Amino acid sequence: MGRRSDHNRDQLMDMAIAAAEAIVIKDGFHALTARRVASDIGYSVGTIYNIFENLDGLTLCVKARTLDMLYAQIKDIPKGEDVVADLETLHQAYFDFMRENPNTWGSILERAAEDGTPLPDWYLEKVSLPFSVVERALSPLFDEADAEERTFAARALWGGVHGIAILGAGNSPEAILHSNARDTAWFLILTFIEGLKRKE
Amino acid sequence: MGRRSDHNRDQLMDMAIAAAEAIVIKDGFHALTARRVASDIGYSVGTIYNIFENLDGLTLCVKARTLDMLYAQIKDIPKGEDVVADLETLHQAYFDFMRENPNTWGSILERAAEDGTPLPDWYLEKVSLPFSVVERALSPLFDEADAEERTFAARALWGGVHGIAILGAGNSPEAILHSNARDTAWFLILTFIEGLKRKE
DNA sequence: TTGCCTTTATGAACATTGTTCAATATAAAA
DNA sequence: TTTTATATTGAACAATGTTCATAAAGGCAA
Repeated sequence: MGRRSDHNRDQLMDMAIAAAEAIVIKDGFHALTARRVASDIGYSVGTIYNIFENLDGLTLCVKARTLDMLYAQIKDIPKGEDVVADLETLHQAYFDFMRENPNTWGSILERAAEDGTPLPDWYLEKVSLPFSVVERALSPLFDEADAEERTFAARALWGGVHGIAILGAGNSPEAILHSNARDTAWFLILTFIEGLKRKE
Repeated sequence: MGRRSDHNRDQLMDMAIAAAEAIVIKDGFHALTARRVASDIGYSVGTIYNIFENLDGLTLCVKARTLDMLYAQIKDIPKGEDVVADLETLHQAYFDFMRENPNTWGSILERAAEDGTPLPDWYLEKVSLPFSVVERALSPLFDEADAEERTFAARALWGGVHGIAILGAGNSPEAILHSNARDTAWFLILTFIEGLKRKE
């Protein structure tokens, strides 16, 4: 078959990403194959490679969508008055998101692929957005002049929360019962805030 | 060919794991294939499947070896007197290990495989060992009676450090320059300890 | 409408993967 | 020596990512 007028390039791209996301949500990243995406959108394998350079390109778009969703769910949370209250809501939203998106979640902050290809800048910017939200929640604790330390603190705190979340996801049910990741992260947050206050 | 008397089952297993580890160290996990391991130890593909149930089994053994190495390098660090000094050495050792083992490191605490198979208990125990070292380093800050909270704190702190390390590994060189993971983790540690002290 | 050119979808083809299993060669036992 | 048990093999299978010559379809000019 040759050129169709069914969809233009952008539509095709959206369809492919949507189909890929649906596959990952349902069956996980390991189920994401070029042929399945192609068949789900009613095109052939080759078409996927007309749209994306390779499968990793499509995978990255799915991860980006997950980051977008996470950001959308937390961006308006900080009210800028009570730091602990804002962080509690953020913490809750983060773990809710994790529970509701078990297959897409864990991938978003994963380290770069081991084949050496670095993550593109547009993706790293999306990674940084949730951190800016945390930074806003922390802002009452910092002077205007200490913007750099505020960024640092947000990075430390939320990178930390993410690490605990990863750890919890890898554990067996019994281990989770014994030491729940959600509670552990909350403990980290509270203690970290105490530490920040003490330093002032 | 039939039964050889070259190596017994245990030797074969050791050889396979050693070969697999060498491959991962040199070229990363994505280069680890059953055929390559087999050829490196002078046996055929099928033999790998006589020793391990599948490739994941071999992969897990390589990860386990990495955990063993990490544990060996940190287990004697805590002197039990100065908490901050012990944690500084641990922090240093952790990031040194990360730098010296770029291909093996990141995998060790990764969440369970998405196909649903949980990590086996013997592996989870190895995961928990480094945490027990941190727990020992934190012990001067806790009463004997607060063992549970001490475990909790170690988990929160070291899970957090790991999350920051992952975050740093995913970043582009410029981003790392701008906000170094090592320094960020150290900031988390110091602030967390301050928080712990304040709570007392 | 007709003919030509450009674009794009196609799917067979290739190399490689994890995994299986009947065949076979060898060691141990009788 | 013969028999039995078992370790090793490697061809075979299904599935993967990726490529690319082929062919179909749209646009355009005459």
